[in-house]
Amino acid sequence: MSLFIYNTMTRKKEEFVPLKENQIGMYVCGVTVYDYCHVGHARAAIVFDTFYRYFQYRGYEVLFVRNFTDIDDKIINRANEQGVDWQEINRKYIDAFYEDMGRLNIAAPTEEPKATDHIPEMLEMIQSLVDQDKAYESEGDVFYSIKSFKEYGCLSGKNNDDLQSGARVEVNETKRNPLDFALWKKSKPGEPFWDSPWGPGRPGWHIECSAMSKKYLGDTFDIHGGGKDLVFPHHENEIAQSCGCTGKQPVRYWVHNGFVNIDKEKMSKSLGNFFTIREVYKKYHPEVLRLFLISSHYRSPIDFSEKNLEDATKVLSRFYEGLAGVQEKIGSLDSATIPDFSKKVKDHPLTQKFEAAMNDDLNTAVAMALMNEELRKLNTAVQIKNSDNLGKLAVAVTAWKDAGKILGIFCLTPEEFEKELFEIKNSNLGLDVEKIEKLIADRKSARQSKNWAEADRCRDDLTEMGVLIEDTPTGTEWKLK
RNA sequence: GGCGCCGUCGCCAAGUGGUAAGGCAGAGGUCUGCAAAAUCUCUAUCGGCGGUUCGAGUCCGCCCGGCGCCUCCA
Repeated sequence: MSLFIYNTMTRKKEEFVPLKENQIGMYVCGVTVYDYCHVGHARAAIVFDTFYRYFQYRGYEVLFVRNFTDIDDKIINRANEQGVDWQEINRKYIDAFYEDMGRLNIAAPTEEPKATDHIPEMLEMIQSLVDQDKAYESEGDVFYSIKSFKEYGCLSGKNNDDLQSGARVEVNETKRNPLDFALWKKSKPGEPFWDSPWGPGRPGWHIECSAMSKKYLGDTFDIHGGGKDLVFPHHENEIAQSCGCTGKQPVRYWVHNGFVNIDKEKMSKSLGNFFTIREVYKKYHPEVLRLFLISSHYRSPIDFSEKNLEDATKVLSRFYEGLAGVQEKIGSLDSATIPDFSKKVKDHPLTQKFEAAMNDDLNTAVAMALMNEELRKLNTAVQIKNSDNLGKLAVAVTAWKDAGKILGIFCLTPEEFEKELFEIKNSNLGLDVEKIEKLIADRKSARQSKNWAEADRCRDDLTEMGVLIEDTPTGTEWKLK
């Protein structure tokens, strides 16, 4: 079954055929490390992590490159504000990035290049553009000359005239054309700099991605990803640079994820309506955030709200509870004793439908619907008394778990999840576990003496505290609402 | 002003032109001392108006409403 991916360049879903038969080159724009990541960054990371996982599941070797922009005005400003070295800002926020993304189960890319480790590659590219008259030096800055690239605007669907008439770019007298963009910026006194043929300076933003993608993935590679907001000018400029330098189209499939919105508006620094990932973790489990972010299609906007996060918490809790139930039912059954186990998993209807959904431009929303439907079947199977079909159940739950893992959930055991969820919820409630257990014990003895009024009183007290109880054949269990 | 996207049940959210997935919430049944959990059943004609078509949420036009990019931004 073929995989179809929406290509921003052609504005169509296209059958995905990599350049090399079994290998995929994928470059995704990472973050500028001057602050904590917010939920918008989380979405981008999750979307391309899911592509990465799914490609690997399909048997491809994936060369996945995700960069860190570690030199930039904002980094310098932040360093000045805090009176520290700019590299210290980098270190701090790269560490934070790994911590935040790690908890979201974002897999490590093949390469994570930093811009400042690739100054020579960038200089080489800039030199090539200058040599070809596609870039020019002006008072220590080097600009890319838009008029040298007649396809400029092909990705974003803009034409130069429209851009110029609506140009909001800062007027810069040293540019020949207001739309020309910086490849190299002369450093101001006190700023970090690198030597170059045009004097001390630092790279413009766009050139790092052109240089690093070329270095790690070649002149032309399969996928370039990032948030929709990077289409123009960042990716447009990358095309101009790479194409200008090598004469080849650098990217075969451009993939862009939609925004995370708050009250229908884009979450962004400038609007100040953002939540950092670590803030969200105080109230919601990381896997819940992940599940929330894959519950709609990656190209659609998604509205970040407490209600939606709470819904996602309920769904994931049900998943893990279902998983626990199935595992208990299956017991110690060893799947190795089941003939053709992996083939059976592969042929399972869920696996087939899941692949069909993912093949349709990574439709994780449909995949989630399938996960819910399968859970219902699993729960039903668990309740059936005879255990003749434990093998079938093992196949089904494996198919279910495997699909979940591609979506980035089920990275914990049900017990671990339950424990972590409790800790998060309880960190906001501060309940006394001993008191809860005392009430449950009191209720138990009341029930044993059939003192239902007293038993219900205990339960009411617990309910008021936010504790839900479930009487099961093996005893009373409880959790937080 | 230019380019583009979106408007599907109370809420969230899928949907290749053939008569609307899934989740949350809600109603009823099974189970339970009663609950909870689980499970079963039920709940939409797709912003509006025209058009194309045997047939449109799904294509075209117009209108209304919302959003994004055109400056750094995932």
